[in-house]
Amino acid sequence: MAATTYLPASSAVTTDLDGNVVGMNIVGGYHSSASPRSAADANEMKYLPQHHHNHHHHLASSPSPSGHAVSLSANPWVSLQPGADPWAASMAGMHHAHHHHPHQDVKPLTQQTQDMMHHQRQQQQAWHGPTAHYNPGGAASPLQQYHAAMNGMLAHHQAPQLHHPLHRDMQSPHHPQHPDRDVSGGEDETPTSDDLEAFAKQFKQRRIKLGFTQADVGLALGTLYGNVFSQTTICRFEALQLSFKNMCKLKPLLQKWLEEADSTTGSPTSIDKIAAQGRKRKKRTSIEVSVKGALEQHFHKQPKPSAQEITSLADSLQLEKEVVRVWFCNRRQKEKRMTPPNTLGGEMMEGLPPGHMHPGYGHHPDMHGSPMGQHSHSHSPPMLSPQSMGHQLTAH
DNA sequence: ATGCATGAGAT
DNA sequence: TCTCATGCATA
Repeated sequence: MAATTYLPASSAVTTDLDGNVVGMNIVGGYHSSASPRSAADANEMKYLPQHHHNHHHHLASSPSPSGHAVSLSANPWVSLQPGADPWAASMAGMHHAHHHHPHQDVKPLTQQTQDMMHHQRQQQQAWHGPTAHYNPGGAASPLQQYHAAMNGMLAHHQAPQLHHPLHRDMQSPHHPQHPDRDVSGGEDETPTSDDLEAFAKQFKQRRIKLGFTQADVGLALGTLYGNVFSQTTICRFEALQLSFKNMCKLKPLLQKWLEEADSTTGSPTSIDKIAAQGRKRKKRTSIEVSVKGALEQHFHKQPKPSAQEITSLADSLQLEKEVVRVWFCNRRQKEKRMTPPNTLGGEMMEGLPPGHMHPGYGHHPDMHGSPMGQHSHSHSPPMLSPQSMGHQLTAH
C-alpha cells in the first residue's frame, strides 16, 4: 500500500567499521537523536506540510546548511567566515534577496551549468562543497596533496565550466575549434557518446583497481572541486544512466579525479563515509508491479498525460496524484538517459515483431533539446544487462 | 544498482 | 507544470 508517511530524516552519525566518526547532523530546526538508521523506519512521523523555517543555522557549529559540521580538515571553501555560510556567500553574488529554502539540498548549484551553456549570463559561479570531506588515503591521500598544492589559489571560482554550448549536433566531432585559449591542460571538446562510454568504462575499472568506492569518488570530487556527489551519481555515470549533457558535465571532473588518484600511488584503502542528510522526505512509495504495468501501458499511449488524466489515473490506481505525476516525470527522464530502458512494462503491445520500435531511442520526432544523438553503432556492454532487466520485470 | 523524491529553472 | 540534475532510501 502506498504508505505516505514521511521520514524524519534519520541517520545522523555514522560510525563505521573503522570507528570513524562522523558527522552530526543538525538541520533545519531539529536534529535527530544519534540513532542508527533503524530509527527511521521505526519512527514514522507525519510530515508537516508547513514549511516553517525558522532561520536555520546561525550556529557556529553548522557551517553549512547541509548540516555537516565539518571538522575533519581545513577546507578553503568551507572555511568561510563563521556566521556566513558558504551558501549565502556564493549565492549572494548571484541571487538577490530571494529567500532560500530552509532545508536546501546538498547540491551547490546545478541547473546553472545548463543555463550557462545556453547563454552564459554569469560567469561567476562558485560551486561550494558544503559537505565535509575526508581524505581517502589516510595520511597522504592524493587528494590532500593536491589540496595542499593549490592551497592558495582557487579562492573563488574554479568551476568545471563547460564552455561551449554543445546543443544538438554534438555528434559531429569535427571542427577542432580553437586549440588555444583553453584552459588548464584539460582538453575537452564535447565528447561523443562513444567517448563517454569508453571513458566511463575505463573510469570504473581504474577506480576499482585503485580501491575506491563510488561513494569515495563522490566525496573526493567535493574535496577537489567543492562539488560533492553521491554514490548514486557516480554509479549512474559509470552505467551511462545520465543524460548526455550531464555525462559531459561530469566527465571532466571525474577525469581530473582519476588523474590525481592514480598518479598518486599512495595508500588507497580508507573507507568511511559521511551519511546523513536530515530533512523530512516523503517515504518512498512502493508501487506494486501490477500497477507499474498499468502505468507503463499508459506511458506508451501518453507519455505526457494531462493533469486531468493523471488525476483519474491516479484515482483508478489508488495512488496519490502526486505519485503518479512524479512517476511519469521519472519515466520520461529514463527515456532520455544514454542507456534507455527496455520499454517493457508488464506486457505491452502484443503481436509486435521483435526488433522494432525502440520507444526511447531510434528516432524521436521531437528530440530537440534532448541529450545526445543516439549513436550509430555497436555498443553492447554498457547496455542494459539481463540482470537489471530482470529487476524491472521481476521487481519485488 | 535503482525507485521514488525534491527543487531550481524554464515554459 | 515540466525538465533536469541529483540523491535518500531501499532492494
